[in-house]
Amino acid sequence: MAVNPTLYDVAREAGVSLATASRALNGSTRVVREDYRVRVLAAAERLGYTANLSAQAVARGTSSVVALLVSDIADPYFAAIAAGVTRAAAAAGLTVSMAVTERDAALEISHVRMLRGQRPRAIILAGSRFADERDRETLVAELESYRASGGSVALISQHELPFDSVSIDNSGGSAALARELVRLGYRGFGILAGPAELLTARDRSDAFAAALPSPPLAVVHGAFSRDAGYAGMLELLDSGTAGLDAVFAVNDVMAIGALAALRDRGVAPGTIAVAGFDDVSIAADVTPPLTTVHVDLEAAGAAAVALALDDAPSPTVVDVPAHVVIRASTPGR
Amino acid sequence: MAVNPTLYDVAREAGVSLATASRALNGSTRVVREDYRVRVLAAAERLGYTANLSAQAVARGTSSVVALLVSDIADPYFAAIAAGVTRAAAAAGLTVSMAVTERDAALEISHVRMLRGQRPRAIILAGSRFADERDRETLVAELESYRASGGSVALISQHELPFDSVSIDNSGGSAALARELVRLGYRGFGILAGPAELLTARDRSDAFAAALPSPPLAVVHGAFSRDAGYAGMLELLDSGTAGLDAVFAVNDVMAIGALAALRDRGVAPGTIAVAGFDDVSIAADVTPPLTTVHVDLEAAGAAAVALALDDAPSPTVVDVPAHVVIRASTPGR
DNA sequence: CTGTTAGCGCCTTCAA
DNA sequence: TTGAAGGCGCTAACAG
Repeated sequence: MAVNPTLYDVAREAGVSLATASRALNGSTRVVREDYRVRVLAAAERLGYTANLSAQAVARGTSSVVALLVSDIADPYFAAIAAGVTRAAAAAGLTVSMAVTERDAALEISHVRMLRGQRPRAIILAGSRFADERDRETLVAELESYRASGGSVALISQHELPFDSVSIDNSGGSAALARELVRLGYRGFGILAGPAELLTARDRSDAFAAALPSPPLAVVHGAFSRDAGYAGMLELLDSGTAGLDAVFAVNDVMAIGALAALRDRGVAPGTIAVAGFDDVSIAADVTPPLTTVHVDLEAAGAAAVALALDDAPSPTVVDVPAHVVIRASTPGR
Repeated sequence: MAVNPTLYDVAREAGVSLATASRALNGSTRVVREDYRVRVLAAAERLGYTANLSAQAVARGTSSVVALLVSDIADPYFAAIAAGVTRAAAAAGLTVSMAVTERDAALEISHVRMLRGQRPRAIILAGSRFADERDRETLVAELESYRASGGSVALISQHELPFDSVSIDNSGGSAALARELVRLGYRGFGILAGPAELLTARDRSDAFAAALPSPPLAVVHGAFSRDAGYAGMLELLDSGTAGLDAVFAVNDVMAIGALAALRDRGVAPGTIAVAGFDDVSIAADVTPPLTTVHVDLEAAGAAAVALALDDAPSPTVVDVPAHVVIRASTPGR
């Protein structure tokens, strides 16, 4: 069970001091004479040396990790964000450490505490939820003291908190979608609104409703998941709402569930239009291809790390545009 | 810019020694008198103390992170695995640090080196590829020396390497699928085989072909992606292969691309059957619902961390079963 | 059971 | 430019 070679081993092998080895290997401002540098590098190579990042972090007082907290990594929405975050982090020479909240506020808080222990350079939160006002305050306090201790935090789609955030244009996109559907001739709308306490869901639902010429026929709440979309659509169908001809699900995953419900109930394609939000990668490949609001989620993730790493004064928000994509799931009347 | 409180601060605040504070906060074998314990905990709470994990790692000589390396986190296959890994890691009180190889062998190697710097308790590799024999050897050497230094490695779907691995039953599942399709009356098969150098892809393709009564009509290689599935199906269509009535794509993502190609080419549904592999979550929601081979990817991810954390002698492999799921994309003749 | 005191691996003044 | 030495935050003997 050989142990990892330490910097000391490398220095000895190269016949130089610890300090010189350190300077040669992990770029410091100071310059090392070329032949020494070469010798150190060779020794490191020979020994298979890799700097112990923990030790570096302790010594430098600053680590090279960015912590990412998502609700559910198996959800394509978060997966896309994570892809953007990892890409941007890698480009910046940072390592990403990930935790999953399982959509549970308490878990979210405890994970933030855990993550703080890593003294990450930045904490990125995607999809937080605040069922409870006290939970929310606890979280904010936790994040605030993290920031006070030198870290930076970036939120995705959570612009109402006092932190940097990348704001997806939920309202604008939803309103544009509503207008577009009206233009296509739809009149009787149902909304699969998702969780009432989730800001993102509420923004989408509210903006959509507000952009309609008359109030929606029905609004049903539920989880943010495929199955909830399925159940919601069934509920809509069973409620016997008269004149229902289009349903807006506040995200694609729910919309896909809704489509499945329509199919299972034998509702003829085209009878009830369905639209989603996010333009998740499979949206174009379901049948009928899903009308939705496109958002570059990967860019949002990348933007979040950029935001966290820059040193602009803190509550700055960058906008990620959203634009309507009409596909066959809303054929027009 | 207040700095993070250290254990020393907590000890002082509580009026005890550093050692006592350490013992009270971070469970050691030693017991601390109750009133001291309470005082320390209170002080820590008051100060908002969180242990510096890096420092702990340095002092203990062992960290609490498990490193996960995937090809592409936005791919549902890897997203599901990552979900399993994070769940199992969280349950074990470990933190997961993730890196993405972008399906690039060189990047994979350099990331493994990076990750080693974190001195993780375990490294989990999903979806490695070895285009080049030398790359492969480099990787193996790197992993071997990591293991020699006390870490454990677990591979997913890569059983031919000398490490612990969770083996998805690619061959068995593919063969069963082939038999099932034959039973349904299909006779003229095409295979969208994915990358020739990817073991997983090859196993699936080969086993499927071998289980057929007569050789497949056509085998086309390409990337492991939706777009490659699309292109591959087009190629099959354009080649004018006579008698083609079923296509096996070695993963669901490709199969979905293939389905899209069929649709875009106006091939009547049911004319050419399509089957995939993995039973990714949207597989049941595309149209027609996709016949595929179900694999519990999340369980595979969880199994990988279990494997890495146990202390059984090393090259042990755990099998994850795969079973055929017939859906409407292969209606039978 | 508690406190003192070496380290853990690395970085970074500070002299030389 | 180099090396010696102190320190980062924490743990783990080791005495008391």
